[in-house]
Amino acid sequence: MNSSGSGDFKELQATATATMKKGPWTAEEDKVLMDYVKKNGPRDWSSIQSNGFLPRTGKSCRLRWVNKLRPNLKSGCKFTLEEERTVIDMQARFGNKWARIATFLEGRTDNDVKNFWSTRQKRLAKLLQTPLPVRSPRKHRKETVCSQVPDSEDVLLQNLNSPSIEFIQFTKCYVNGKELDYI
DNA sequence: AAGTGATTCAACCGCCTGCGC
DNA sequence: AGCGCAGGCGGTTGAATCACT
Repeated sequence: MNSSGSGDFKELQATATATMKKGPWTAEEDKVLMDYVKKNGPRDWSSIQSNGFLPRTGKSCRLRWVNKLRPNLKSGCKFTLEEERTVIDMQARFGNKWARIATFLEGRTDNDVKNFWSTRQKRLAKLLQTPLPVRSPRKHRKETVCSQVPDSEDVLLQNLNSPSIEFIQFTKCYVNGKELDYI
């Protein structure tokens, strides 16, 4: 038994944390959050929870706003060649400072940049691991492309100094714009 | 058409930092 | 000066989606 006031408070806090909702956001929740930000601005995130607007932590609210609800976001939009160049350049300059890198990209979040980078890293690792693979491209993915974007894997590869990488880069075979194989 | 593996991305976790008391 | 809290950030995970066989 804890008879101290501070103990009670901690218990309450623990209970509140335990009842916090997690997982995907609903349209309803998004609306509540949007309304809150409209009225109060994007700040005091923890008061969203403490005032009973949403059963979400302040952190969760902030993340949702920053990554999905903020105006002018290019969500669902493939990175353009220019954006990819910027990410590669900035990553070389600053390291994995995604939030910082994201400030150079209009409408992109640190999460976008982070996801983009890790996807590229995986793909690159696979490329290097598997010399001269027969690789069928993924066509027609549900990308909502902002502008005509070529496969810019080359851009990433250009930033590495391995001769084998250059070899891979220049031995892609395209027929009618479709990447078929490595020669 | 169904099964399987690859890929994407939303969201969580844990650590760090800054600020107020 | 030290403590506690909130916010920010990077790393990671897992569900959803997609392409291929």
